[in-house]
Amino acid sequence: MTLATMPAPGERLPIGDERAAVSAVFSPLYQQIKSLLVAALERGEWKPGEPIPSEQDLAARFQVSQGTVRKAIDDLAAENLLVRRQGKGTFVATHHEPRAQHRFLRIAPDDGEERATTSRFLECKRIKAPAETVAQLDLRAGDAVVYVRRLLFFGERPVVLDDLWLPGAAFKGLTAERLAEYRGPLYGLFETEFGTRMIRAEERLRAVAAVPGAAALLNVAPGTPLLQIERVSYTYGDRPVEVRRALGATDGFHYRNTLA
Amino acid sequence: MTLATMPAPGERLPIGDERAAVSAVFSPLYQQIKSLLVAALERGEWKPGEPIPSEQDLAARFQVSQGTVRKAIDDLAAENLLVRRQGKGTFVATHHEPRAQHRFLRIAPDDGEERATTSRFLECKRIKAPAETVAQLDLRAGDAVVYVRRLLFFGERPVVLDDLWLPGAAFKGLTAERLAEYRGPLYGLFETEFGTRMIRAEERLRAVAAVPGAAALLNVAPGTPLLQIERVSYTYGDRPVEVRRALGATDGFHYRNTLA
DNA sequence: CAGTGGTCTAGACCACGTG
DNA sequence: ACGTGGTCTAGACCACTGC
Repeated sequence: MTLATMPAPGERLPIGDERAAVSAVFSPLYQQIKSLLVAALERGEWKPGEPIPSEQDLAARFQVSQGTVRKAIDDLAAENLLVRRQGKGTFVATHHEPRAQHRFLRIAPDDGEERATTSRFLECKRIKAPAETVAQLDLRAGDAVVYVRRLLFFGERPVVLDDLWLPGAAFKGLTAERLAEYRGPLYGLFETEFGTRMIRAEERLRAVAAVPGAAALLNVAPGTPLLQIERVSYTYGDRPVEVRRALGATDGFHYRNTLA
Repeated sequence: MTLATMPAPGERLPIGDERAAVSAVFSPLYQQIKSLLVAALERGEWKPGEPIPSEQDLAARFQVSQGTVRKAIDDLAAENLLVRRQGKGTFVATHHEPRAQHRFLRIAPDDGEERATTSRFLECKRIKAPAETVAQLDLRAGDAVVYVRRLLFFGERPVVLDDLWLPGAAFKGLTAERLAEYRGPLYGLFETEFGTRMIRAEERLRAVAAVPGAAALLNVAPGTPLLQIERVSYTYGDRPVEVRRALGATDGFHYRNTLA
């Protein structure tokens, strides 16, 4: 029986009580199961890329029918926290997949050609969080943040200049060396090395004139219109974990979006 | 029995054959039901804002279980073609709801205050479709399109200059007078008066410098960076029904987007 | 072949809106 | 009280994956 073999780590209560502990809250069963699954994801019971237990096992663990577990997982798959693979199982979503990158990197070349993107990191330092960032990241005045500046290339062409502010506590070991060595998407690094999984972001886009510094890096004339993207990223429980400001050159490139 | 009372208009076959007609195609039952529902929506069997038959009635009509109909409707609700309302029924989505407007008007004031938006129509004429538009709207060379130019105000402030190209055939009676009289979202007009329901759009965003004409209308200096939004809208079956190019002033306003 | 998610069914009961 | 969608269950069978 899988029941006895799968106690939730950190849960001292027998299985039956894992459910009893939340069933006092009035809400549909499958939503309670959803919360339990998110909590398990959050505490790292299953790591990004790994499979979660089968629907049958989870049904046994939570003492509900398989159909109820299925509905909970359906929701989480729709929210991109989990990925179903027929015949194989259900997996924790990860940023180390082309699929996730496509969702969060919205700048693309006009001709639609796939181009290799590479990062050049220009700066990485710990600073006292600016007042605005304190508010956006739910920090306390005086808290530290890690500030990163990077230039994103499509092929040989510099296209996006990113400035990032990350909570100092969660990103303690993030250094310029670490960034320079790393290959792959930044969110993949955050997820693997810092246990911080970004799942959602809110953006505000504007057109702005290039200031001299940015213009030089992006290889455009000062004053050139650039696409400015202000992003706040969130992890489980809608906790903000990153503030990012991007400046993108949009001659030959564009920001793609689907309204549905 | 509702079976006999609900023949699909335009379907001469008895009910059983409505399903048999498609069941030759191999695909899950609920997807076939989905297609049948979309086809019914497309031919206007139920109009925007109206309720569709209950799940029980549809199950009887298509000779499947209620659970299968439910799954088909779940999908269509997720795609925003239908709207479920507990206790009341399931309704055909319409652009005459604040909800739909929020989905397709992504420019918003920075302070988050709700502001009344009004349109001023500057132009409306039939022209021969430009070559690019021919391709985007799947027309034939020489086909006519209706060209519309309008200025969108937030309160007293002109914020977005829109240029629209619509297929001439479907929008035959669209005139400047018609537009001037109308109150409400453009897509609402298209849906109600021209039987063309927009359900999805693809956009490409860029930063561009304001040309003198646009600058004057938007009350900014020539050369000011503007947000340019190129949109192609689609109706049922992914048929393109509108090309739109917007130029937005982004001082005090922004384009909001959620990545999830 | 066994195990996984995917589909389909049938039936019970609940929550909500309306008369 | 009735009809709607919403939840939950139980069980059967299918489709895909990997051993």
